[in-house]
Amino acid sequence: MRVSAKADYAVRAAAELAAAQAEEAPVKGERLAEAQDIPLQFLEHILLELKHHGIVRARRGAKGGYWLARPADEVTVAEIVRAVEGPIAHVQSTPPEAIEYRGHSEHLQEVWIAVRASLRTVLEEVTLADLVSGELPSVVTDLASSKDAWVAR
Amino acid sequence: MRVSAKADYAVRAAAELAAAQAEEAPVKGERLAEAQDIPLQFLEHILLELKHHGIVRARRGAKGGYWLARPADEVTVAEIVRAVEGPIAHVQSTPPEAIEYRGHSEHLQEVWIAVRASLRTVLEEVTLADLVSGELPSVVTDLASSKDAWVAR
DNA sequence: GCACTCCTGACCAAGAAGGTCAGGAAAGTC
DNA sequence: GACTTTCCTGACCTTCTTGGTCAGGAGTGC
Repeated sequence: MRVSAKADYAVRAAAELAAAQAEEAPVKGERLAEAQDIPLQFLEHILLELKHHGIVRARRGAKGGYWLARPADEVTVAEIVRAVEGPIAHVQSTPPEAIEYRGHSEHLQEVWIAVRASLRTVLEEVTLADLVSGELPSVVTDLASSKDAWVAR
Repeated sequence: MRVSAKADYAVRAAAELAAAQAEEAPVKGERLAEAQDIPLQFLEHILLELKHHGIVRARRGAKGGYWLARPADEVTVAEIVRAVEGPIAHVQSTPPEAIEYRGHSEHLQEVWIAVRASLRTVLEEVTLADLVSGELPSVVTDLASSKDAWVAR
């Protein structure tokens, strides 16, 4: 139940692209790497994956760089996480709806389904535009407004 | 953002222990392993971890076995997951409240905080007693009642 | 033709995941 | 006291993932 460096990097780079969308010019990988303090070569691999998933576009050469394939308010964090980490909330590498439990753990399936659903209510809701503007959906602000949410356990 | 085999096994074994709590006698590891189809020797390591975290107790020898250290309605799924997987929803192995973002990803911290909080609303709420009885908290049934929650993306 | 930038695959070290193996140490039974 | 049972513990193992680096190839623009 952790967020990988790759997913974190991917979202951060995408946020930079979202912010640069007004510029009408591609953003170089190097600039993204510096802005977010991400190892350049590693970032290039990540951007390539995002490109393969149709989230980002790119052009080579001088004046080349990366840009979002769609408007920033049409790209969700969930999409980006899935692109680099694969499906969200799989259990033992299988989707929760496909697991069959025996004995007294029968209802565990519903719990994992609920876990996935609750992740989705957050990740599917937040777009890159939200992230850049800071105007996050109420589901996020509600959850993050509790003092309790900010303390470790 | 996945659930490991270990966490899944741990919760399932704990559910069996919860169901056996009425029996007033320890449950052998072998019986747990069979009931939930878990490799016995691997399960023993997991149960040991649960013991070290004060969730389970054990006695050796004939008539020995495992039992819950507390009533089943006082043990949450969150506790068990943490015992075997470590902290929930860490980003790059650091807790979300400790990360410092630069540039246009500043608000990503709130998103990860919300992700963790949303996981907690599910995992902290479900107890082993709920799991065994099938009477899950409304937060779970609400989330899992949507058709959408059961389809992959 | 040349500089620039992305594209791609190979590689790599460390750690985690998912186990297995072998033996030791309590607890109960005869 | 011997013996059986069951947990306890650490060592080990294989495979995969994570988080990168390296080297070169291929478009693009001037």
